Amino acid sequence: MPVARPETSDSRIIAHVDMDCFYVQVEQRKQPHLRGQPTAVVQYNSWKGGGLIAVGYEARKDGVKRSMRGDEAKKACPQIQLVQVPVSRGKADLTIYRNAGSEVVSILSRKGRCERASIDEVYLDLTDAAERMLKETPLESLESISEEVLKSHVLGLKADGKDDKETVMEWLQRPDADHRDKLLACGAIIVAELRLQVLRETEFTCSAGIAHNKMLAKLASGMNKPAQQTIVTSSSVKDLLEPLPIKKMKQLGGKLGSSLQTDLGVNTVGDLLQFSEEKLQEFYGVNTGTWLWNIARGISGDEVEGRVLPKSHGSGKTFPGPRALKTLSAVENWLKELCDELSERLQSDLEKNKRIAHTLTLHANAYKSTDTDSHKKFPSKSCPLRYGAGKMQEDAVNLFQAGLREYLGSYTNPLANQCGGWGITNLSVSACKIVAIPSGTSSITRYFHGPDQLHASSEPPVEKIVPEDDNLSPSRSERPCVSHQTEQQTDYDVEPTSIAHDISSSDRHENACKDEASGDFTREAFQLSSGTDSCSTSKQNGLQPGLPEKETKIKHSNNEIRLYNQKRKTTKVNGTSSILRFLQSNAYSSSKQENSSASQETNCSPSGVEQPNKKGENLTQSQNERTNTWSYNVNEIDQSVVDELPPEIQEELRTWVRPQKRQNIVKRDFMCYWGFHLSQLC
DNA sequence: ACGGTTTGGACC
DNA sequence: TGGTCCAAA
Repeated sequence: MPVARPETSDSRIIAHVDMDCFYVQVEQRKQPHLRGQPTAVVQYNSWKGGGLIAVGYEARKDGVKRSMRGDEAKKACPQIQLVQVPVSRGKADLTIYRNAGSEVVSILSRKGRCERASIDEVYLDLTDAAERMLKETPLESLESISEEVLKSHVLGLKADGKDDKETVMEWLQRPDADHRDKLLACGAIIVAELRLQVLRETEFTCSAGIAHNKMLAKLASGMNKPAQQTIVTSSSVKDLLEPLPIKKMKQLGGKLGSSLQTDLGVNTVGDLLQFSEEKLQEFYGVNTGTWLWNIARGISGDEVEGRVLPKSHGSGKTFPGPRALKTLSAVENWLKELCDELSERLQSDLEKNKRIAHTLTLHANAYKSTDTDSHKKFPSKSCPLRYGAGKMQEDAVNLFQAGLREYLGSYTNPLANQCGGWGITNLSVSACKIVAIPSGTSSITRYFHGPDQLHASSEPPVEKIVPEDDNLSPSRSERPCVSHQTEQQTDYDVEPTSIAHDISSSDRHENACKDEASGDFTREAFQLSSGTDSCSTSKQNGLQPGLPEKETKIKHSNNEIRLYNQKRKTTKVNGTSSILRFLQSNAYSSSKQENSSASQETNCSPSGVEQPNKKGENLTQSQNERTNTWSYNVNEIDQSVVDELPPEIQEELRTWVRPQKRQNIVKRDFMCYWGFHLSQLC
C-alpha cells in the first residue's frame, strides 16, 4: 500500500497542522458558555448516550476517551457537557465541521502550498517561504521573535524535553547552525505566525510539527498538544524513531503494522533497521519494502499536494444489526436521504468552486441470513452522475438493484428473496471524478444552478428541467411512506426513546414493503424501475442482458434530443455523430485539473480568501497534457445538436469556437464541458 | 452487534 | 477502469 517515492530534496520545510479536538472547538465557538468546561461531541446514536467522536482537553484530564459511550463519559466526568453532532435527514451532518475546516485552510494556505489531509489536518510546504525569510532576514538579526515561537519544542535540544524560552531562542539564532536547521527555524517562525492568525481569525487552536518531510512533521504535530508546536531537527530523527512503536507510524496502524510485529518480530521502528532493503522487499514487495526501509530512517519523499478541496463527496449511514434494511422500499427511502445530502453538497461545490462531479458510486454492506456464503461482499457500482437529487436517487436505486442481483447470485430469483434473506447494514453514495469547469463559462454555471441561485436566467434549474420522472415509478409515487423525513429527524434527536422510534420508523418501511409485496408489487416496482432506467446501470457490464437497448432521452426545456444508446466500442450513429463519439470515448479522458486556485468550500472566511497559486509547474504540466492529449476538431460538431440547446449556451459555445488563439485549450474545455453536460441531461 | 462517517490511495 | 481493499481521523 505505501509506495516509496524518491526524495526530491532533503531540505524541504514541511509542516503538519492538526486542529486540537476540532469538533469540540467548533461547538465551543458556537456555544461560548462551553468554553473551559469539560466537553465532548457525541454522534447521534442514542444507545448508551451515543459514541464520543471528540473529547476536549478538560475532559481528557478525567480520563474521558474517544470511543467511550456518553454514559461512560458521564461516569468518568459527571460535569461533562455532551454536545450532539447535528443531524439532518436522519443522519449525522458534518457540514459545520467541514466549513470550519475550510476557514482554517484558507488561512494556512497563505504562506505556501497547502494540502488538506482531512477535515482537521493540513500539510504545508514552506520551503520557499523559509528560504526567502532566511535570505531577507538572517535569523541572527531577528529581534522580535514572537512568544509563540519561543514556546516551540525542539526535539533533542534538551534531554528532558523541557525547552525553556532562552534555550529555544538560542537554538533559533545559533550562528553555527547548518542551513537545514536554519530553514527549520524559519519554518517554525512562519508556522507560529500562522497558528496565531488561525487563532485570531477563527478562535481555534491547533498544534503543528515542523520537519523536513511529511512523515516526521505528522509525527511531531501530535507530540505536544494542545496549542503547541514541535520541531524535528535532522539530528534528532534517529532517537525519535528508534524507540517508537511501529504502529505509531502513519500507514502502519493496520494490517501491515501487525504483520511486521507478528511475522518479523518488529515492534519498534528501530527494530526495522535490522532488515536489509532486499529482505523487506522479499516480504512486502518492492514498493512497500523500499518504503519501509526508508521510513525507518526518517526518509520520505511524499510531496505536499496542492489541494484544498476534496476529491470526492460522500454520504453514508450504517444500519447495525437489528436495524439492517430488509426491503427495497427501505433502501430506496434511505437512498433518497443520502442523495439529497450529496446533491446539496455537490450543488454547493458547483457554486463555490465551479466544479462538476462525473461519477456516482454506490457502496453497501449486506448479509444474507439464510445463506451459507454470507460473507460475500456487496459489490460497489458506479455510473455517470446526473445532477439533481431526484435523478441521483433514481440512479442510486438502479445501482443498488444491480448490486443486489449480483450479490444474491444469478441462480436465485432476487424477487423471491425480496423481504427475506438479506439485510443492508451500510449504505453510501459518493460522487467522484470532480473536475473544475473551464473558467469563463458563467452562463453554463448559471444553467446548472438554476435561476434562483444567481442572476435570473431563462432556464429552469436542473432539478426542474426534467420534472421528476419519479411518478413513472410506483416504487416512489405509490409508496405510502414516502416522507417521514421530519419525523425521522425528530426521532433521531430525542434522546432516550429514539431507538424505539427509530426501529418503528424502519418498521414502517418494512410494512410498506409488505403491503406492496402482498399484491406482488415489489416485482413490478423492480421491473418498472429497471425499465425506466435511463443511461445508468442497464448499459453497463452487460447487466440486464434481456433488456433491449434503449433510447436515451436528453431533454431540455421543451426540446428533446434523442440519442441512441450504444455499446461502448461499436458506435454507429448518424447526424450527431461527432458529439456522440466524443461522449462514448472521451467523456472521462479529461486530464487532472488542479484546484489550488479554486475558492474555498465556504466563503465564511473572515479575511476573505486568498489562494496563492503555488503550482506554477503543475499548471504548465497540465496544459501540456491538454495540448498533447486533445485533438478534436470543434468544427465537426453537428450544428443541429447545437441548435437544440438553450440560447445562452449556444452563445457561450460560439465564444469558445470563435477565438482561434487558445485553440487547443478551448477545444478541450469545450468538449470537457460537453462531456458532462450531455451525460447529465441524458 | 457496531464508535460512525468521510476521505484518500494503491492494486489489478 | 471500475471495483476492491486498506488506512486514517
